[in-house]
Amino acid sequence: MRAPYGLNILDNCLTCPVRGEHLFCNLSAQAGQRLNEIKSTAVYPKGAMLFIEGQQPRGVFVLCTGKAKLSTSSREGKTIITKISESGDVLGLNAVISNRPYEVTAEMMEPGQANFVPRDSLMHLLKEYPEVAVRIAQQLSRNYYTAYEEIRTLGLAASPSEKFAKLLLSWSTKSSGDDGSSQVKMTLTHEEIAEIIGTTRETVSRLFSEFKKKQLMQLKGATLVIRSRIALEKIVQS
Amino acid sequence: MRAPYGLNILDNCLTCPVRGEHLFCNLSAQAGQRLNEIKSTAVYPKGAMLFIEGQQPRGVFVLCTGKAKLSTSSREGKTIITKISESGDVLGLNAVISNRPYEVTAEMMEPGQANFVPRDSLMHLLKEYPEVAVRIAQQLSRNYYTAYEEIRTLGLAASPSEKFAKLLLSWSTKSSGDDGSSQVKMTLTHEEIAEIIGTTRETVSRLFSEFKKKQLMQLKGATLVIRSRIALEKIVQS
DNA sequence: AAGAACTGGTGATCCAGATCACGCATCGGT
DNA sequence: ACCGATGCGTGATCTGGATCACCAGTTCTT
Repeated sequence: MRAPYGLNILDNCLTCPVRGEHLFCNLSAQAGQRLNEIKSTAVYPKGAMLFIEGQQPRGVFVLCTGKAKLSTSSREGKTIITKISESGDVLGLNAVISNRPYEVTAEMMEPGQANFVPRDSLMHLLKEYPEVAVRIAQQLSRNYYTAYEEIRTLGLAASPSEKFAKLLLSWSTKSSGDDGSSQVKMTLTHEEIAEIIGTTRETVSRLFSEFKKKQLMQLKGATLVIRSRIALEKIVQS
Repeated sequence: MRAPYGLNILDNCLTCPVRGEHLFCNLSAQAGQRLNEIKSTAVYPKGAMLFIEGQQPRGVFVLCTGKAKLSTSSREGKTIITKISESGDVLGLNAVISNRPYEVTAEMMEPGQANFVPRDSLMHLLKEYPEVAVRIAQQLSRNYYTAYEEIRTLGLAASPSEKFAKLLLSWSTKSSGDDGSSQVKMTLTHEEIAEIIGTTRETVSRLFSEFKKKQLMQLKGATLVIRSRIALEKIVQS
């Protein structure tokens, strides 16, 4: 891997970027200090694999900048994307805690930086500092809820349209706030969207046309304009 | 609720029934002692709801005897069963730890007994005894893996046949050991199986006929005889 | 004992979405 | 400027499984 990729290396991106809601935020001075000693920072190019499904867990990654997609594949090559991770997310925690193989593959979707905490060190830390253990438990249960949402989507949603609407809504919530419409930068290909909602590329293509025609959304370059959240919610209705 | 249901109340079913692999097994004397003080035991009839999807988390339940089915429903009434819990399983842990509503409904499928640990007490316990926090983290990550398996099944499995075969295999592994065939007691209705693999009752019915015809399985009363795990695995292939 | 309320089997029909098969942009490298 | 890779849009076809509609056992009620 080549080095810079036009990024500055942040000296410590464990410090809480947003509102201190991350796994390793607001720890006691001691625990924070120890964490700083055991972590290491690296920069990854687009397409880099942080870890691959089935590998023994080496440690956890805390995303500082860039996005990563988490995916699983079946033997026949069908792939589902289970999550698009963003800055602040902790990757590989489940595998590390239960010492089972990584259950997903984590691939950088754009160049970015991440902290790495080796498994052994983390396990030590967590046995030494109860606060860390509690924090990790909470993070795990949050992960679980995300997974559960996924199960609900895959298991209960009837049609691709429904799942697509749900996806659009999940995007717009992040950057909403105003009247009824909101804007999101679209960075995913139709193929990838298909892998998220469990359908085919062609169907996603048709869904885009359909939703545009129905005035539910609109595309300005790479910017997705969501017209009416209410109408989308009516489609979801699950 | 009426009282006995023809069951004897076991005085303490937190002690490890199988090989001490449960959440609260092999704790230190102190932690175990405290746990015993805060837990309470109750007997439930068939059909009893331990908790319902959406309720605020009151605490966790540890199943002692009997089975419980965990399910979620969509607004339109479609239901999926995400897990059949058995003796030793801990229910409601995720909701309690993250203090979010129960994400599933837990219903007793047969009369049984369970220990209840109130949320506050558990949270105290876990902050007081690091070992408990670690244990809980591990349990949570195990839950996560189960959920992930579910996602894989729902998202990657192509056909109902595939999912059905997968389900049969998961049943037979529990009670296998011999050459190629194994026996399981069938306690689920076709309807319930349909809700597990995400299809309709009719399709399950047809799957049974189909698999019987293909000599993959056989039904002797309520006992399911699985003929050839290998053949089933070939159907699954994911 | 006579319903009522579940459960399970099986045909007939229908349609959403997977699959196949193109053509056309756009981008990135050499 | 060229060529290959990659991403997108759209028609034509095919099919697996949902849906509907019965009937027939079974087991709860009362």
